[in-house]
Amino acid sequence: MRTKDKAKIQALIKTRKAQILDAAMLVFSRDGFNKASTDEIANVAKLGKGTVYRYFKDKKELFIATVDRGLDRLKDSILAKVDGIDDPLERIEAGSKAYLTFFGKNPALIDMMIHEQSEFKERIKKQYFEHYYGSIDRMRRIFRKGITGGLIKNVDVDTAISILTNILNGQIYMWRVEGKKGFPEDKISVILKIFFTGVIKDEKRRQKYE
Amino acid sequence: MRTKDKAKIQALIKTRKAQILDAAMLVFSRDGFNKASTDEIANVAKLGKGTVYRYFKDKKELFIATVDRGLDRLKDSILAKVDGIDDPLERIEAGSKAYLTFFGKNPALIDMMIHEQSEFKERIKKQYFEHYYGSIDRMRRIFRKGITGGLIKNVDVDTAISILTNILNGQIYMWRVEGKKGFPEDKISVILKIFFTGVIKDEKRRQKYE
DNA sequence: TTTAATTGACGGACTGGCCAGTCAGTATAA
DNA sequence: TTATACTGACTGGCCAGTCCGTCAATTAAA
Repeated sequence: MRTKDKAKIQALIKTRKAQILDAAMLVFSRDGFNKASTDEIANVAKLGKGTVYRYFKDKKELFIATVDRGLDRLKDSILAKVDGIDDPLERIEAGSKAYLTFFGKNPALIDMMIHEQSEFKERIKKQYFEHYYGSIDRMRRIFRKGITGGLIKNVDVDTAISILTNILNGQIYMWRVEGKKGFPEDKISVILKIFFTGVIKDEKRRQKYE
Repeated sequence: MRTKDKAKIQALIKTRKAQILDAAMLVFSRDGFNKASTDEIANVAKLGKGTVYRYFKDKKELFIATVDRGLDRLKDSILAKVDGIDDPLERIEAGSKAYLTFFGKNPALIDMMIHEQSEFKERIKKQYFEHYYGSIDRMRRIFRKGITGGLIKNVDVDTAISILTNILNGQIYMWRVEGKKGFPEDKISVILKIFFTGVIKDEKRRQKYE
């Protein structure tokens, strides 16, 4: 094999990693980090356990890599749907819908994230907000553009962003708990109606909070 | 001992359970269900491991009891703050604030709930929505009252409730991740401003979503 | 009242099972 | 023949739950 076919070697590594990550996603999302066994992951991947440890240093690294691959796909998927939309409100709408749609198609990632929260507090502490989705800055820009353009109220941008993502995460989580009926994106219109315009109808009362 | 001192026996049971639950809260919230060892819980409680198993069937039952005690206290705490407030909007405001304040004082419960999500999917599936906080019905009534009274828009009540609780849960979670700076209830005014009146400023755009 | 018997709370050493990670040996491809 | 991808039996450590001995408190007997 020598120095010969570097491309082939890279291709093999890629195949094996993908094979293992697919299996890991299945087993980890179902059983959680602790109860999942590397033996089963190896079996599902149709590889020996030693091979798994050839491509991933330990169980923790494998878990993290599994989550990361999911989040990368999420980010790509949203960017693709949002690309080219300039109007802030429309972009928020499209992004939110893409977010829900992605999880509707990839429910295992929901469980992975729940398990990650429970097991890897420290990692999340360091990475979540600035780096996790690699999207915070982009969202800040959208919101600021909306504010300077007079579309959006002059609220604290980070809080507004966190509120929107919390609503979306919560909806995804509830969709999972309730047995994955329908599609999570079905509720997008109610969600955005509330996030964009609030629940209060009465004008006088509304002004008290504006 | 005979039929004599039933009260004393009950008192002992109560003391021991409280002792164990306090220790369990500390250890479980810090280490999660799997990594926490019953040996350490026993040590922290200053009891032998055998004694822990005298009062709780197994590790799982102990964990659940720990969460349940926390949730009962949460419910009591909110009800006390909300009692006597008739106006729906004011009641939502007071309840939301009480919710955040409680977790600000009891951050260990946040971690317990995160670990519970990760470990006991089935329990949550069955209990969360109708029974978990024992509060869903109460909240439904408040929102319906607001709608019939013309204060609140005629949105789907359950979705509106889930959005509000998701926002609050998310804020608590972020407060934890960000290192518990300040108090989680500090952001209550921005949260309610958005939940009550939305983020859109521009009237024309607003009408598109109403 | 004193002493003996009984009860049951308590402790913690022990066991059986599980599993992450290793490593010596095998298969395969160059 | 050689290099390396692969395998899975094995090991060492961990820990939930058990179980029996201990001891303090209570009751019965003397």
